[in-house]
Amino acid sequence: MNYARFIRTVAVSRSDFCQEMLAANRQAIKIKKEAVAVGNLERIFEATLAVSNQKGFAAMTMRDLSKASGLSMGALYDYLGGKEELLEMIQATGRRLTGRILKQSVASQQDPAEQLAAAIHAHIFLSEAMQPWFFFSYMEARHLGDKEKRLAKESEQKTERLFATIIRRGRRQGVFREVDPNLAAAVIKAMVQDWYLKRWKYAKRRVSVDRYAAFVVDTALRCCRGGAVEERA
Amino acid sequence: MNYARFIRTVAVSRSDFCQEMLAANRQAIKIKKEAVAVGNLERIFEATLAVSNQKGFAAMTMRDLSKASGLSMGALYDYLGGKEELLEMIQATGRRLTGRILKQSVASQQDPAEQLAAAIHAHIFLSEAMQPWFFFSYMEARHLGDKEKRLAKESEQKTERLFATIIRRGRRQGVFREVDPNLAAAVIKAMVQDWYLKRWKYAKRRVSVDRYAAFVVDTALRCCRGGAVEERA
DNA sequence: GTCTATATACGGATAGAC
DNA sequence: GTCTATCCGTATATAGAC
Repeated sequence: MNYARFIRTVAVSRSDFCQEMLAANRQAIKIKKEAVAVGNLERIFEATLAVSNQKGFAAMTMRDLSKASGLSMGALYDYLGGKEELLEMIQATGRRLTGRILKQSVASQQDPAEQLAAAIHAHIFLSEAMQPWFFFSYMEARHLGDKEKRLAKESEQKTERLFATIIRRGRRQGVFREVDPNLAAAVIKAMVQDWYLKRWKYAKRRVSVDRYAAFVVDTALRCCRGGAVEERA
Repeated sequence: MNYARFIRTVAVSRSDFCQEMLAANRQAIKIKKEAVAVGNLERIFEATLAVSNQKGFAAMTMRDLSKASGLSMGALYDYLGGKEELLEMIQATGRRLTGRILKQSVASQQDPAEQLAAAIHAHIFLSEAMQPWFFFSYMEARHLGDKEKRLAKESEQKTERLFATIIRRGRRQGVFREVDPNLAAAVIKAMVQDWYLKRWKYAKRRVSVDRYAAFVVDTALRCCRGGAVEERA
């Protein structure tokens, strides 16, 4: 799997995101016309991530958001109940969208090594397609209410458990060595997350997402099975 | 090297930190008596990290800080020029302190594999000893002014260059395989950073800092040299 | 050296015109 | 549907008593 192929199989554009967001919050958003609502939600969404990812959500004022989105203060409040609700709306929508896509991406392989590679690829490629949201979600999780915070944690743990489950199966089948599945899963997740946390660094060094993903898969397999693993892409 | 031994060789207590902080800001801090100043700086320092690491620095109000530190609003301003300056004071002090200690910790080994292990150990152990500061520094770097932000970035890059340099030397000596030194350094740093970014997770799973460091060293060496590396602790 | 009380400004949210 | 003008709470920072 490479990024170009992956991106053709999923619907994760800004427009997809905002359609999902509108549908889930139909009653709270005062604007009737579907097209107008989605269009302006896109501007709000993009502005929120742009400003927040630079200075932090807490430091972003509604006036900042008004200026960056091109909508007036009054208009903003026809689209969102308040700053808090904006945060939760974006987080919840992203969680649903990414959860659904990861589910459909991982099911195909049989061999544990292939499964592990597929899971790593899916996570890195998805975080590439939705990098601003992933970064936002990681950095702003602290500002959520208790319930939302719990959901965000669970969603993260699911990723890690997926890696650990694959590794455990590989061990049982004798394909992997006697590695600690939880620790291995933890460091693999750390490597996967680095792609969206330090994206500027990789962009500056001209590391493509395909090359990064291949490197992480290689390192993960070297961690999980003994001996050389030169045959992997 | 293990954590217990490491911690005996370095001076990184809260008191050490605040002495350093006072010395570097002697003119800006209005309190004359050394002992009083350091004592209250400790309370301010601890309160700042505690509140910020829970809700974020931007969301922490000076009233929060006043309550958490036990000092009145008025007294706070005898110790710091303002919220912004407090942030920069803490960041700059931490940067100096960690920079100095890392420098003194890495110089000893000769063999590239041993050097890499030493560098990983030093970074993980230091981040364990000063976890709240490392977490704070990572999460709040965005809120710094341009000059401070640049210094923080440089300090991070230095770590990564250190790893890459060791790996390059190992390649030249034929101890390591033809691995990309920059990518390898990047994922090693990601694993190292995970220790202070997800510390609660590891605490809950009862993973000790020694076990985590050993696992990262093992994975890093599996990444850098071909074949099995079972002989390492 | 530390406190209380307060000046001043800024941010979130809304009312009502267009 | 969107805008401008404004209310009101809260935040930073300081003045001056003790």
